[in-house]
Amino acid sequence: MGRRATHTADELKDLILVSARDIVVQHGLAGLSARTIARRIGYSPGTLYNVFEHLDDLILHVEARMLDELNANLADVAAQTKGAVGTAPIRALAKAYLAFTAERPRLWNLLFEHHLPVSLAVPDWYRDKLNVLLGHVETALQPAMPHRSREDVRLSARVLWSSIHGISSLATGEKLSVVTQVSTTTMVDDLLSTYLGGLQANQRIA
Amino acid sequence: MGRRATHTADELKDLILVSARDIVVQHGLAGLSARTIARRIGYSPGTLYNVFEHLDDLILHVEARMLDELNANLADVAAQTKGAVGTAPIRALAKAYLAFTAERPRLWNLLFEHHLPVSLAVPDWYRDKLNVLLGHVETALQPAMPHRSREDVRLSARVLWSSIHGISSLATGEKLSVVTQVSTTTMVDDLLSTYLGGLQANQRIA
DNA sequence: ACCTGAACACCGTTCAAGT
DNA sequence: ACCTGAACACCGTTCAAGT
Repeated sequence: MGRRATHTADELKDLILVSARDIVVQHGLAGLSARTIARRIGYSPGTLYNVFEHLDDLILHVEARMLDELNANLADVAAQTKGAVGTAPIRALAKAYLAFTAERPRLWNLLFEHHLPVSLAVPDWYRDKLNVLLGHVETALQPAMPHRSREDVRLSARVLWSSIHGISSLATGEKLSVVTQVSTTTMVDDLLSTYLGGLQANQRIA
Repeated sequence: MGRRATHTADELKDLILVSARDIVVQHGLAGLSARTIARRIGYSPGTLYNVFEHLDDLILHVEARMLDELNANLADVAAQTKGAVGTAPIRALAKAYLAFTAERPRLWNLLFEHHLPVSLAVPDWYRDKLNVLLGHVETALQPAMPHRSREDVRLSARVLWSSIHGISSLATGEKLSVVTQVSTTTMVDDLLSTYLGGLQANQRIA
């Protein structure tokens, strides 16, 4: 056996990540294995371990590409609502966010279904991408709470992001759909309207 | 080989569910397998399939016992706050709920980490337990929104439950803890205060 | 009737051996 | 230098064979 040189190192890496992504889009995390990826790209399973440390590392890179794509989307929305006041920016952001996650639910769920073994640390480059995402939420939320501290905005951004994640994750997890007969959109709309209404009301008191 | 009769059918079922629960409490879903359960109880893996249809069925029963325990807890809280007005009941319920989930986080996460294959339907007895849980939330939320329709209460109960799930699931999932440096309690308090404040504010307008 | 344990078709990961 | 494929230690599940 031995070398092939039909693909450069970069091409091979891309080939692996693209086909891993395709498998998740089609069959979810459950359908993904080192062997299914290898079969799809016509290499042996061992080859994956020349490019990635282990399967968790590979999956983290699939997630990274998706986060980059989402962050680019959100940056566009942020640019369009720049300078707007009130709740318009955060509402526009939530809409774009939900559209993105609804488009490929299985791929999006990868973010939450995939758990690192406790022995593995989360890489810094991964944390950075999540922080960029949260930064977009903070920026969009700022005009909705003009008289609040930066800390308050940070907290609200995290509460809203987690809550929206909870809603969409229960909606896509078939087992708990008993809880979510109403659509994700309706629930997120209610959350945003009521939470943002609460921010305004509490502000009036202060 | 052959029969043993050291345990009755019911004893064996209980033995299996208790040790499966213990494994999840200690090592999470990742540590659970038909073989680890079998080793722990001193039976062969095949025996599990005399008692449960498959591993997913077994896991569903572990979740069921946990939901029963939680529902009993929440029923107690409901009894104590019966007749109270305003936001006291829902706040008491949220507190009890969080205390329960914080006590055995890995076991609680089982509810959300475990996904049935698409080919399997969720059993009715499982849906029922989730509906009981949601019923407790609705009952506790009712006094906080006295002038709203039953449908509004249903929606708000689902939004709050999903949101709290999102917060606690991101907190326990190590990969995303970048988002949740603040404690679960702080985030849930903020969610409740702001959302309930929003309910009151919107009500004033109507 | 109940339980075993071998068997089947899978995993992730490693690494000596080949080109 | 790169890739293979066999090997190892695991899976879930089935079922003939035993008591």
